[in-house]
Amino acid sequence: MNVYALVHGRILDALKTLQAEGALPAGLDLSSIEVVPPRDPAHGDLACNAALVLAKRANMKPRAIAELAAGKLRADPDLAKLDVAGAGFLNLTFRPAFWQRIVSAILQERGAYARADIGRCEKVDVEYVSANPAGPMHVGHGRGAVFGDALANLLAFVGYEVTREYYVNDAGAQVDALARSAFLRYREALGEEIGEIPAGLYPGDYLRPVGRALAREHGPTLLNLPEERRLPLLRETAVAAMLAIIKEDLAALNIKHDVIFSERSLTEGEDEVAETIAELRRKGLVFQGRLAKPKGHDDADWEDREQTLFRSTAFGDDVDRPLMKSDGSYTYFAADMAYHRNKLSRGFRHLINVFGADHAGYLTRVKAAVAALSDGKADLDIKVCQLVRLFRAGEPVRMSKRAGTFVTLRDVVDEVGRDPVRFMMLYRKNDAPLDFDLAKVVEQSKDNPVFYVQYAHARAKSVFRNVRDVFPQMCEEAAEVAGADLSPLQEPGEIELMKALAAFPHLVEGAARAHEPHRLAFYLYDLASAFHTQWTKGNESPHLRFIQAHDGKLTAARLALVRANAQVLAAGLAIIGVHAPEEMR
RNA sequence: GGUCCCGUAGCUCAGCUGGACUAGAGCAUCUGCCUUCUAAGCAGAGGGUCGCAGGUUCGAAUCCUGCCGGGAUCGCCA
Repeated sequence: MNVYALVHGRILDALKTLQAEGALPAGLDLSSIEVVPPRDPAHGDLACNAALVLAKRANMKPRAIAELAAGKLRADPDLAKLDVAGAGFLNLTFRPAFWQRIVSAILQERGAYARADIGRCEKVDVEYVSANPAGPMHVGHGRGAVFGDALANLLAFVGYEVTREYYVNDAGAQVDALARSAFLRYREALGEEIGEIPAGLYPGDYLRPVGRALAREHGPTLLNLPEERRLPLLRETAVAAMLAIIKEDLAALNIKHDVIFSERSLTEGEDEVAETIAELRRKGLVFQGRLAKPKGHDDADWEDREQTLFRSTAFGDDVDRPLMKSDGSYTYFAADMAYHRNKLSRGFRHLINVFGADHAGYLTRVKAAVAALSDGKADLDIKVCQLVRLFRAGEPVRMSKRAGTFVTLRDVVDEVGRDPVRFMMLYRKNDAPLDFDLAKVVEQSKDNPVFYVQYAHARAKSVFRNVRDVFPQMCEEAAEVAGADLSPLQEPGEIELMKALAAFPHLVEGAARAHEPHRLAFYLYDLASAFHTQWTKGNESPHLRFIQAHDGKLTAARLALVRANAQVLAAGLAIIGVHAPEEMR
């Protein structure tokens, strides 16, 4: 049950009645009428802008429309108060019984509460992480990983058929560098003194096990192989090993993709990149041309030459993009176009890519590619996650690959745990930079939002542990609780809590439409706050405690509220992938 | 130089994609609340010309334009 949708419907009905009676013009566009909680509580529980939106379309004064609508709505028995305020806002205040029914609905619907069907089972592909298989993931990757995973959860929750996808860049020069680095480690494992790892190769220790494995399996035979025969084998071994590390890193965050898509597979067998270029050529979007030398940074290697270009400027890009390198191989972008064409061929019309900040400049051309390849029939949303800066108790964590002080994602997860990492990565809008403090996120205090939210859930659960001594029959699953008469819930703090619970479906829907899972984290913080507030009031005023030993009816009603609260906290935490603990001691 | 992102209280950030004369949280500062359903919490106070200047609108932190400041990126890396 979604209160906002419910009230929205009632207001639309009132407006339609007015139209039928001739008080309002027929054929009015009733879209963009919104029901929202007003910022100022003095403006009631919910406010509606219908009169302001319709004024111009109906050629009437907003207040006149508002008064007409109010006349119809006043008969609503759920309303305690209905004001026409300001320029023509409808301010609605509801009776407690209205909010109490929401609590009943939450308990009945259980895990289905706030689920929606805005996805209508349509397929959506969420591509996230897509880190190069060149080593362990860093913290920045982790942000994209958590963001993408939570977004995928959220979209699944509102009725999309979600595919979680990882694009492995297992082609190109970087992979060759990885293979050569692994070869050095192989020689090292055979007892050779390899000295310093040359610049351009990967110096990390994580390649040592790869070298040892190669030595175990092949002995010295690889040494005498010509490089063109050795390299493919090294590539495959090294990429597989790196991918295994990355998958473990992701598993530590409870992240698992449905599809791991290999860039190399695009050109093995059928050359999908060539097919893609051919298709775009048929559409007149590929041509031979020259590019201007980029300004603003020195590029000594620049050579002016004719090359194969994709006409991305036809789709709002500021320059056309090359498809072939000077050595005749495909550019990364050409392969990526083929990859997106592949997604389209698998039936996806909704695509979402999660990028790191360093790919921000790449965004327009990918959108251009998808527009060109789908003839504008698919939508692509690209979410850019900004950088993560690591801190420890307020001090920046200095990192250097060379000095071996590089902190990986896995280091962080191992140190502070999965839940704090997941929560904090979402406790900031994706396009804002994020400061992650290793000390703060494990702190058990109200200054740590992860703890604060989890603690609210644990507290709710503790109420049910405590009630056993007084009303043994009122366990969490008991019919006495689920079916309790909720009319005793009249306290202002209780009403506030009920309103906060009622806001959840609207919040979920908005977050899903905007592709902004961070809203969940902020909502959960607010809900936890409403609960802690009511809890502490019980310390000062014993009659506000949830458990009232001499009043079973009141206790049952309050327990129903506590249970609904725990249920919504758990549901929200589940979407962002954070554990909802039973207790925290 | 081009493009993209950001610029809201001393600090860190929300602001539901245009709404109400007093723009919200948290931290920090100051003042209160433990014979306790876990005070691992709660209540209150002070603090902001929403970077600047225009424009659109009944109405702008939110949309448009131009500046200023910070970051990312700019064929042959991925």
